[in-house]
Amino acid sequence: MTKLRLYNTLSRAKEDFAPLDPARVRMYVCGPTVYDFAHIGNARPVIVFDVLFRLLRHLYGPAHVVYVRNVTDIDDKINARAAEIARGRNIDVETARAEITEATARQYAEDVSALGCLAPTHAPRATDYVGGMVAMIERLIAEGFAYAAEGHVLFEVAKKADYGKLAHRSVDEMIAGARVDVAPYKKSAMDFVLWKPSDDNTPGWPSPWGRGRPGWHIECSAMGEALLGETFDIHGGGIDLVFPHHENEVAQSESAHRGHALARVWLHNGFLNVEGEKMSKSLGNFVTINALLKDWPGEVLRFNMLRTHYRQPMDWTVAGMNESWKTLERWYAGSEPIADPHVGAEFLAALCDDLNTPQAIAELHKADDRARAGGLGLLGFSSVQERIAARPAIDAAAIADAIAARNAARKARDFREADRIRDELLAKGIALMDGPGGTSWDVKR
RNA sequence: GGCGACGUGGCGGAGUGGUUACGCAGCGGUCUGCAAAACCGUUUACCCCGGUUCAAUUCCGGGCGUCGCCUCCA
Repeated sequence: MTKLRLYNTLSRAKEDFAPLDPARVRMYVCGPTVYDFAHIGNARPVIVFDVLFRLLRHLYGPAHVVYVRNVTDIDDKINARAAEIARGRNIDVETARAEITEATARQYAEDVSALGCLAPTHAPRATDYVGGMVAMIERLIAEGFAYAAEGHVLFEVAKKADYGKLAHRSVDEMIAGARVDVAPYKKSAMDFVLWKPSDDNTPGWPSPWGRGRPGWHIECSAMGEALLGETFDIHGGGIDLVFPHHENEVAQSESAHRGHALARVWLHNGFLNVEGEKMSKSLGNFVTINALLKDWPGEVLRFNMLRTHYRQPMDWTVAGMNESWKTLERWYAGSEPIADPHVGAEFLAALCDDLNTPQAIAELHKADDRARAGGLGLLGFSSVQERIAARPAIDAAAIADAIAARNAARKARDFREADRIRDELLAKGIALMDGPGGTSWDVKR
């Protein structure tokens, strides 16, 4: 079996991947906060880790990989929107919160599925695990890692000697560089919230510290523990989550689990820009997956994403999308169904080298039809067979008639009429190709 | 201010201590009424300055530039 190597943020090096239990390879990826449409930047980790999920399934067997991608449905951005809606429609905030998160989560699942991503094994919602979060916080207090103050519960960073090991920074330098005001109830500037109080206009849950809501980081610790156990194999997410989110997850989980590691390998994908600029609502270049899917097939978006290595910064451009579409078109167009696709050794080796998808795609360019079909399948692209079957219904007989009429005109050297017929078909999205063996046609974008 | 990443030919984008990445575009050709497609061939590269080395785009040091995190943004 080809050996999988992954770049571990913890060690800052590529390491041989060896799961704790090959019969149950476990991966956790931070999922969406469901308050708005997911954007193109959100799509990157989803696609990247879907490829890893598929690769792990290929290497260890589909039944032996467990993939958890959570849904964050407790969040102050959600709360702000819920409060707004609750006021406008005169309903209570909890109802509004449930509505927003439900609708957004459904939309997210649809969008991501259109990108060719498999559903994760589990997609837990934070609201279903508040009990586990409270229990973990209680454990942290009992063990002396956390303290309650003014309705809040805080994690005391000073009690975790190796705090900062994931982000590779020391507590001292972080305090020195801190630019935020320190809340008065904190013992130290670096202490972070595990639980905070909710007022009447904010969703909340009962707890030993009064009605309140969990901090951001604790949800992943609790859900990971519930679904994957104390220690699992892979934890992934965007590079911007390394600090503070993942660092704090590590602190909480390890402290609650007698020092046992949370995850053995930490993977982080690089940031994505749009046409050379950081995506932001103020710049007006905020691109949602949903909007893109109206103009482009999801597979093109997926392919475009995989042309850049996942750890590299990526620039998303329309020019790149066109190039991606062109490549996929050529690979799909005119191909006969492949009866026995297989995954090439060089292709697999590239993928196993820290998910080097650009190299893997280069191998597909060199490959024959069988290896290309196999490789595309492993990367999560529909097979050529499916692609052909999924073509929109086209009146092939009418096209054949038109081709016959055009060829008659060509034979009569009435090229004006021949070109008119060709243009007419092109306007309907049908491109003609005159080859040595006659005229063939294909669907153009 | 602190920490970190990146800088490859017209564009996208891998990789390597010495030997073609790959794709797109361009150019030439085959084919063709013309086109398109396809196929064949082909030009352009490793941010700057030092150092190590027989040899550096690849290792080390410095500089410059772009970007990210430190602000619950993937």
